[in-house]
This record gives sequence, C-alpha cells and structure tokens, in this order.
Amino acid sequence: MARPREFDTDDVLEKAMQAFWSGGYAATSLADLTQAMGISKSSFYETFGSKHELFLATIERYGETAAERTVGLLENSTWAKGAIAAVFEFVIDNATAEGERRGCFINNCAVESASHDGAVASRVVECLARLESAFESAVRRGQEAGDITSDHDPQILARFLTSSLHGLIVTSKANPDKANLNDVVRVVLAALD
Amino acid sequence: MARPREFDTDDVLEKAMQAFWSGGYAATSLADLTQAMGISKSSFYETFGSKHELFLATIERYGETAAERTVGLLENSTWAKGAIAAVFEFVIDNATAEGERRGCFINNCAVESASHDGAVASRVVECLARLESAFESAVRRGQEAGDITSDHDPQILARFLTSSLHGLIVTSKANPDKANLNDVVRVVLAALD
DNA sequence: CTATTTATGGACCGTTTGGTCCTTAACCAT
DNA sequence: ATGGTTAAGGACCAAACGGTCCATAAATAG
Repeated sequence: MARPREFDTDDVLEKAMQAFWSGGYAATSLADLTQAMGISKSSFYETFGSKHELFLATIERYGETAAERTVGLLENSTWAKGAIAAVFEFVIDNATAEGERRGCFINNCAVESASHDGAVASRVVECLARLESAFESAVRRGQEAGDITSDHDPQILARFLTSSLHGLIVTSKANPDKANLNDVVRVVLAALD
Repeated sequence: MARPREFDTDDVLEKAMQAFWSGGYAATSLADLTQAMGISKSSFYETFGSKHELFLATIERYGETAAERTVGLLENSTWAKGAIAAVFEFVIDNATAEGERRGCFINNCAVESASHDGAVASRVVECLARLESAFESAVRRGQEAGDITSDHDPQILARFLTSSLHGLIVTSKANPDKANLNDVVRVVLAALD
C-alpha cells in the first residue's frame, strides 16, 4: 500500500455540491470548485474525473442525503397530512431564512441542465420519482385515516404535491415573502381536503 | 446624417432572447449570441453595451411580448375559468411539443439568476406580478360568474395559480409526459371549484 | 532503511471567455 | 462629387476556462 488520501471523498463531494447549488453548473468554475473543496487540481481530476462527472456525483449525493431526509420525514410520520404540511413549511423556512436563497438543488438542476443533458436528466427524474412516491404513500395513509380527500388517486395527488413544491421553490426565488408563500401553501393543502 | 444600421434592433433582440432562453445566461457565450443575432462584435457592443445589459433587455422584451400575450389571453376572455385552463394547456402543449424543452424564459431566469443578480430579480418580479394580477382579475370574474370558489381571496388564488404554473413548467422539464402534466392541472383547476 | 506506490502542488497547455479598438466601407446632406 | 458621420468587420487583448502532466513528497510493506 501507499500514501493515503489527505481528504475524505464524501466530505469534498458535499462541498462541491454546495458550490454547484449556489452557483449552478456553468457558472461554477474549476477554480471555484477546488477552492470550495480544498483540494488541488490533480487530486480533483484523479478522484472525480472531470467537472461533469463530479456534477453527476453531486446530484446522486443529494438524492442520497438531502432528498432522502425529506422522504424519511414523509414516510415515518404517523400523521400523514401534518408531515406533508411540514415539508412545505420547511421549504418556506429555508427560502425566507437569512443568506442566499439557493432553492432546491434538484430543482435548479432540472431547470438549468435537464433539458440538454441526458445524464443529469435521468438522475433528476430518479430523485423526483422518489419524492413523488413518498408523497404518494403519505397521501394513501391520509386517505385511509380520512383526512385527505379520496376524490383523486393518491398518485395524482402526489404528482400535484411534487409539482406544487417546485412551484413554491421557484416563486420563493423571485419573491421570498413568507406571507405570500404561506398563502400559496394554504390553497395547496386545501386541495387535499 | 450618416450610415444607418443594417439590422433591426428588435429583431436581433428577439434572436438574443431565443439564444438565452435555450442556453441560459452563463452558458451562452458572446460567440453564440453574435452568431444567433447575425451581427458583429462591434455592432453588438455599440448597440447593447455588454452581455449583461443585453440579457436585461431580453427579459424586458419577454415581458412586453410573450408574457403580455398570456396576460391578454386571460384578460380578454369572457369565460374566465376557461381562459385559466387554456393557459395551463398552452404550457403543456409547449412542453410536450417536438424539439428542445426550454420551459419559460422568466422561470429560467428566476432559477438561474434572480437570487444573485438584483437587476434580473427586479425584472423577473415585475413580470410575474403582471401575470399574477392578470390571474387575479380572471379569478375575480370567475367568482362573480359563480364558477370559481369564493373560499379564498382572488389574490391568494392568483398566487396559487402563478406558483402552480411554475411548478408545472419545472415538472415538465424533468418529465414531459402529457398524461402526468394533465393530472397535475386537473387537481390545480379542481382547487378553484 | 529501502523500494514501491500513490497523493499532491503547481507548472503548463491550447482554447475560449467577455471586451476593446482601429481600419475600412457605406450612407446622407450639401 | 464630396465631406462629415457612423456602422461593421475583424484583429487584438488579457484573463479565465477545463484539463494534462510531471516532479516531489509521503506513507507503508518488506
């Protein structure tokens, strides 16, 4: 065996994701990345191959960590409708917090890259399908408990919720006003009654 | 007087907007722009000042043309609810048509640039406020006609519709499936009943 | 202690970036 | 016809781009 790495791969991958999340793919240069990650160019290319491959890796990481946290929140809650509301509240809290408003990483990737980068698109789709299925099982539980309408299929309501979440995130980028965002969420949740 | 311009400013501005719409701000180079616009670098800088100034001009143009068309559709219709449905249908048709799926220019700008470019943000906000107010007056007419619920304020429903439209556009970037998108719209419109 | 293996910093690469500038060509009023 | 004025083509610029490569440093197995 020989000299071991001086950095933790997951650790620098997380930092790279943060950089892409803040700046987007095209506008984040290799200098930005290596600085944020705290590694040199040679380590960068040795470990991650290229800027594009790193980008794909950060999307996958997001799906396994940040997105999975939301999914867990939805699946482990006893009160399904409350958990759904909590997800929307979480987005509003993030959007109206101090500091830069970066929205949702997957959302950003979908808008910036999905339509002209198939590799990005497939990872984005996978991540969103995961969210949608978590919404679906929550809706189903809510319907069984009787506090979510059975006027629509659970899958259709799940799609509606996923789409509404995207809408809320985009809206918050242009206008991060808590009252406005709460108004929107109130109508979204009322659609479940 | 002296030598007149060989191109129409509005004409090349439109072409620039199309280029930004397809590629985003950062990923569209000056070479891309001048080629799409069909003018030389010197004419470019003489007429538009810089890449950034041109970008702002394209957003304003979008607000005056494409966005205004949607607003007109909402305001000039006799059947308000039908007009609202038509706007959503229009987005679905666009998203599922052949060719590249560029989404909505304002939506793209909001996600890519609004959070770290104040000049872009203010133009995006202005454009969205216009759309929201058009939705609001349509909702108000629908409520007066009795085919839109009065459970919520017209302004709140208008915000919901604007946000839902964003959500639909983002969803369509990841997954341009007509049936899925129609499912979402059905729930959105049901929230107006 | 040494040999081998591998991570690292940084020099280096050609290309592209947004932007400037100067020469040349075209136009209109006189 | 000509002079004043302005548009346009393209040479040019420094800086930054993504990416390669090599000499050096460091760590472990023997």
